[in-house]
Amino acid sequence: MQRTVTVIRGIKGIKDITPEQMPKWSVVEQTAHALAHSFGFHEIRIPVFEKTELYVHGIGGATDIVEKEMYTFPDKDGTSLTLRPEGTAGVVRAFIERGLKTYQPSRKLYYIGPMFRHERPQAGRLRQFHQFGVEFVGSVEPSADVEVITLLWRFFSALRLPGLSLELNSLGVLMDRQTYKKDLVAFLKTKEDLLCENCRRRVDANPLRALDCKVPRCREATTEAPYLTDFLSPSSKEHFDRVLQGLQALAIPYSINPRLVRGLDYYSMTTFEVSCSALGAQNAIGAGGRYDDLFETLGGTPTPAVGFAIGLDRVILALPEATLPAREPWIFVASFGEKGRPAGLSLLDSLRSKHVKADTDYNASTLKTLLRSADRLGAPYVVILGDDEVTNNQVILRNMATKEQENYPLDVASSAILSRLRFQQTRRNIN
RNA sequence: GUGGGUGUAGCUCAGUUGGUUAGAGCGCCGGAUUGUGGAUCCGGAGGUCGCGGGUUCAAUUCCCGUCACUCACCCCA
Repeated sequence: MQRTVTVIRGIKGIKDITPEQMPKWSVVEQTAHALAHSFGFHEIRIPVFEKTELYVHGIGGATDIVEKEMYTFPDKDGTSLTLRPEGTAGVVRAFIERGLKTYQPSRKLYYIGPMFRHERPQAGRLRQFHQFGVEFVGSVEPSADVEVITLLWRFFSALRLPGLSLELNSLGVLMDRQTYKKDLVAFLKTKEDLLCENCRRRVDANPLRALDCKVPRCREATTEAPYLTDFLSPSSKEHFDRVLQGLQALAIPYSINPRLVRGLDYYSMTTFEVSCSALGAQNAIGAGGRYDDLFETLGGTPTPAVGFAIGLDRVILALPEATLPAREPWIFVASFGEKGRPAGLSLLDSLRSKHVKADTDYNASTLKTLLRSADRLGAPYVVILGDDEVTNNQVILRNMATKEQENYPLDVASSAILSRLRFQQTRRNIN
């Protein structure tokens, strides 16, 4: 018989998170939840797909994301739908749809979930990736910017990520950018023959991006380009200064990068990005900024807001082993024989009902194979329960590391084991 | 979308100027040890050499194509 069915593989750039990787994800997600809560943010779960127009209008039609990276498909009735490439547009849509006023307590929202972009995969870049993002809605105060950036920074600190740096810039308000753009374009035109092909196109399409180009010759050509920060209106400038002061007061280290330009159209005023030197080329690990015009763009009443998004897959890549918590103790039940087996099954159930993690291996039937299973599963304790034990109304509790064994009466075994584990636990905590 | 690298056992990789039954380590299964795991020793199973075509008496090896994985560019988290 020849096997003709081909194995169905997963989709390119879309990965499983295996049980081995889950402890890291749990730590990261729990940290996100706990920290967001402590800052007064409320979780929101928005759909993973929306009408395509939401992203086109929200993110900007000329951005790479909208132009070539979206998973877009027609619904049965022809409506164009898109898997969300980022979270902010969806949150803002939900916010507007529900009405800001009746949504009072949740002016500070956060989300965790998968995003989708059709890019060529590489280290730290997937087609389905995961973001933790927050949106602080309804405040123009620089303190709101500071709070969001603080949360961003504290999140990475809590996870002890190495090699972090925070960069800030201010894009000013639309007016500032318009006057600046004129100057910048004029400057770029004088250097046009020095720029790369890409940047030459950018001069007209999106001149700000030319400053962000990584081609060395372009960097050189634009070293004397006018700085956007010099074109900020007095109020924009003051806002930025107060953000910087706020960060200094909280001892959050940053540097100002006048070339920092975000890839989404909706940003204004403060923008920021955290990169991690422990990663490869894709080292932007979290970024965000203010987007005071987005609500209006999406048909809502003008509402200021500031937020960030963190790439959790990249966080996982940079996460040091030391951040993982100690494993909880648990019991492997090694029961065998005609009488031992059923006694073991009820002991398993009894332990579990007392919230003691307990497991066994139904495929192993001899003490030898059971112990080997326990060893492979990394069980710290094994309960040995054979026919002899049942006859004598006892169980053996074996410490796998020390090989010490203790006997307990079978009929009270689960509670005896529970208190034994508690004793071990508290002793460990004291030490 | 563009470029580079790599596809040989479950995993990490060797592989002879192209030549008979393609190897190692780790892992897995069994035994030494029929109520005590890890260690040691002994034995065993497991491979369309990514796929398709070409050159050749002969291809894992050379050529072409293709697919997959991967890194980088672009861009982004």
